[in-house]
Amino acid sequence: MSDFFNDVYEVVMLIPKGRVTSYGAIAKYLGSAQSSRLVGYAMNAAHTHSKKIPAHRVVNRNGVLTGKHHFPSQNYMQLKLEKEGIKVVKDQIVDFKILFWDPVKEISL
DNA sequence: AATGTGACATACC
DNA sequence: TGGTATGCCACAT
Repeated sequence: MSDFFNDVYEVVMLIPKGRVTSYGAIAKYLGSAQSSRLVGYAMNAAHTHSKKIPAHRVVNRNGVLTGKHHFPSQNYMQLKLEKEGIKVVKDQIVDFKILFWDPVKEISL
């Protein structure tokens, strides 16, 4: 349970449906705000794990679906988000800051 | 053990 | 406004 990746996956799986978060927020929650890249890296390795990681709910700080190229289909990410009620235009989440789910504020107890 | 890597974030030209 | 450069650090090879 001391795996950095495992923590990332756990947080990502805790993201409420219809909400999104950023790599940096997760990194910050894990105590490694400067390791936001590791979060993305974790997502990259997510498929190597057996767990289901809703990586489509994780975007960069701009609310842009930067990692959509890593999904089975480039449309998969946006499609999945829209299916949850999230509007995506030009690969960018609409009202991102409203839909933004900050684990630090939501989980941190 | 050492080097390379990256789905970010920030700073600078 | 946008492309380039650098920091960052755990994982992969």
